[in-house]
Amino acid sequence: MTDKAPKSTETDPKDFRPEARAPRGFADKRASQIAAERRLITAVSKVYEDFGFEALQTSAFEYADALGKFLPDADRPNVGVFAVEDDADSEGKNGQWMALRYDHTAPLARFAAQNWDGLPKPFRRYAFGPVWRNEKPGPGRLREFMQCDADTVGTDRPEADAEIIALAVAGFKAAGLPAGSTVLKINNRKLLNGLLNSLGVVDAGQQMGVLRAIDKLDRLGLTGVELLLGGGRKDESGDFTKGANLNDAAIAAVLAFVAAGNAERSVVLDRLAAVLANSPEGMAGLDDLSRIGATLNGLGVGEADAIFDPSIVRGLEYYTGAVFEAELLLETRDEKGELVKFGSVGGGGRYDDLVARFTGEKVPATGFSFGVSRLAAALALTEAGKASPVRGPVVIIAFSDSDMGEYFKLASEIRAAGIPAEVYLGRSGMKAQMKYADRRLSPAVAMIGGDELANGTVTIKDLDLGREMAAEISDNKAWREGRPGQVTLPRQEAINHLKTIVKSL
RNA sequence: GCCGUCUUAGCUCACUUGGUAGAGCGCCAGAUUGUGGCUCUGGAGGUAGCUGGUUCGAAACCAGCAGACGGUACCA
Repeated sequence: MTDKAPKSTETDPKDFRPEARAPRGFADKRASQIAAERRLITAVSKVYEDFGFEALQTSAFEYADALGKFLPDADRPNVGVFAVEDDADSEGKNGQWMALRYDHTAPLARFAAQNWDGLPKPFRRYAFGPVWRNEKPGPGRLREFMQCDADTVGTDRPEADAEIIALAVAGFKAAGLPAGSTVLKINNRKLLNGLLNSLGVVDAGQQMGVLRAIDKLDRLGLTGVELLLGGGRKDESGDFTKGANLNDAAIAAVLAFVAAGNAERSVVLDRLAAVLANSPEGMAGLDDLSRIGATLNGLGVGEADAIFDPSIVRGLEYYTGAVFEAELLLETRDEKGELVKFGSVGGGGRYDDLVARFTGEKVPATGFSFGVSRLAAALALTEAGKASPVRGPVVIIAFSDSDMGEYFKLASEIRAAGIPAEVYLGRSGMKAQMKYADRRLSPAVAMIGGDELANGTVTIKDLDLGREMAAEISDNKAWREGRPGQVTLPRQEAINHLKTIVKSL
């Protein structure tokens, strides 16, 4: 391959400099963001455990066939998921495709099917961790994000759905969201399926079209949905979206169905009963819904927290009954003051066929997924959630190479007192070291210079106090020599002083 | 995926219709040999997204590609 030699020095490998950037759709997280997500996960996990769900962690990768219908095919192995082909075997046969999980539900179905005989039933577990989707990223929409799920596998009782809803509501409260900032919207797939079947709309493609149209209600309004149910709709950019091609009577019925929401749960049930009178399947769904309502009443879940909304669709084809969607109502604005719409911060529903894909045995299941990353991002934009910055350690100033041992000894003593501490490990002078501590948002700096060493003392500078005092000093010399917030104390007293500084944070 | 807009320093953006780049902020240093802020002074940092074309000459004009943003579709 000598003809493939580099054409010039610019293609010489040793001159190649990769551009330092995160992959598209992936984001780095700094300490304060990690802390915010951890707080959410801890709070929500606690709620899940209080309700009796046990923790479960499964692998990031699953065999593609276990992930369901989104498995890659030969032509497009990566659409939707991040997939790799496992090593080929010794006979050179193709390896199996594996893909990163795109949610926690499909791995749960696999786990439940694999371990079914040994599990207590119904099996109730929660899981949290990153999931990955290989699709176009956007603001608030990354290709790697955190979810926290709870599911009940092995019961078809609507009460299980109601409990999952109550769990979600309690989870949002535990996450520190003010009352009224989220609402759980509940629907049931059987309602619309029943309605469509009773209207003679039985074509699968047509039914999907109806779901897609209804899903756009919040954005396009009733008139937009009407167009999409019929012939189709042309948007402002001139792009034409094909409609579901229903006849006028069917369109009217679907619109009446969709418009039945926006009222108390019991009122919505009454309205739906009128629309669905001709449909046995619809009435069955309605019965499920009313039992969910009764259980929610028993659990004390109010109308402000959970409502029935026939326009909720959820794209997932695997949902077979109840579906839930958590909508964030908080008004969030970005740094520029622009309104940011976060929309859905969680969702779920009943999927009665997922485990059966593996075992052939019908195992009903229901669950909810909490959108940790998106919720953390939303909270960060609210006053209450303004990321409290992560404070750094006490920084011990390194004056001279020969005394490093003494600095590390002090660091150990401070840590033993329960306070994070570190010795400055760079090679810069004192000024830079102070600046370093300032940037780390350290509560204090500890100094053992020649004077302190001779006297067995430590000098502690309270950086917050110093900052406050600095506001009134404009002369730099006065500021420096005044040493605001600084005291020199015998060693043990100095550590006690650090304790009081840290305690007041 | 489709349509549109955009891409100049780490960030936010300029550069009077083609004559090889500037500001603010940030960063580093000094004023201040053991003191973070303020102020002043200085400095580093750019093959103008990439590739090709037009031109004596391109950040600017044209084409392709990549990326970002907005809309739309899809969304487990």
